Amino acid sequence: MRSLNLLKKALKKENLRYTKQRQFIWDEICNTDDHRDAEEIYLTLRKNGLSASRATVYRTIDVLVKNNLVRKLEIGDGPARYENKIDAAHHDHLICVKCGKIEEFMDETIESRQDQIVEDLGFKMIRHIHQLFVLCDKCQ
Amino acid sequence: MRSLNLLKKALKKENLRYTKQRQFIWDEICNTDDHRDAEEIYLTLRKNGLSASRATVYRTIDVLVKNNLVRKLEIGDGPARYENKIDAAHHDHLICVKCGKIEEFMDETIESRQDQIVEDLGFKMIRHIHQLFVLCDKCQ
DNA sequence: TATTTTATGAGACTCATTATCAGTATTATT
DNA sequence: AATAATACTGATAATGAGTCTCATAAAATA
Repeated sequence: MRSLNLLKKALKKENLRYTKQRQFIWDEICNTDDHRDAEEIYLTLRKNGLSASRATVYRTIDVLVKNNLVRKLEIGDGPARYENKIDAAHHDHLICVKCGKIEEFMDETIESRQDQIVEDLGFKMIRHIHQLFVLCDKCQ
Repeated sequence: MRSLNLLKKALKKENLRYTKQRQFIWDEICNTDDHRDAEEIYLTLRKNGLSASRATVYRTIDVLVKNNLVRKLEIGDGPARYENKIDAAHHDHLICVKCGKIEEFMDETIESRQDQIVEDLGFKMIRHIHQLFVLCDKCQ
């Protein structure tokens, strides 16, 4: 299984042990393409009888984010949301300010101009956040 | 004074009273082009013997943001930062992940493509966040 | 000036997240 | 396999940014 190898590889790289809790959490994040917060992931695990504490959920997600297996979405207020990066091409997000729905977008031109801006200043890009807060079609 | 009229106008629009605390806070935000957090603004006021409580700082900033006099910068973790919008053309931000320095950028092409994306989906743009997290020249 | 309305400040509270630490599981060593 | 060394987990305490509450103060109105 692809996601299992990725997890083990990341843990090895970080000199961390492979444990069932970490597997549960990674599996759960891979199960959907949703953008869920830590609490939702934690509660889903509990509901399915797969136990992992809140603390372990947060700790594991940190490792996954650091190793590029999971993307952390920081939306203004409220908890951070997470999405797996398996098979997912890079994209940014549209967020409806009314219903909270999250859609994805990707624009090559924006991407390359971003890179150019950073390069021109002699900086080095680490990551970027590009969020369009909108009223979606249904909320207008 | 320009900033005074703007404050009074905003307060009137919101049916709020003009008070010295609100003036202090607005003046303090206009004093620099920095990107400061609420605590920094609060402490600077105290240091200058102009009293306004933390609660009032937060409450006043909310009004200023709502009325487009101040921009709220939500950077992943850590407190939100604020900048006045007096004489400031629209821009987005480059943030050094190491030293925290914040620079500004603006790109017409990015702006218009953003708008296009939202329009094509039949959504309505409310606001956007575009932050480039970098290592600045000095931190590399 | 008296009355009504709104604002302020001190501190309690919330919520997401992080830290602590005793107990447990895993890995390495003998 | 037994033991020692190390890392992991979960319960809960602590943290930090921001919000809420409510008694008092200030401003608007009568």
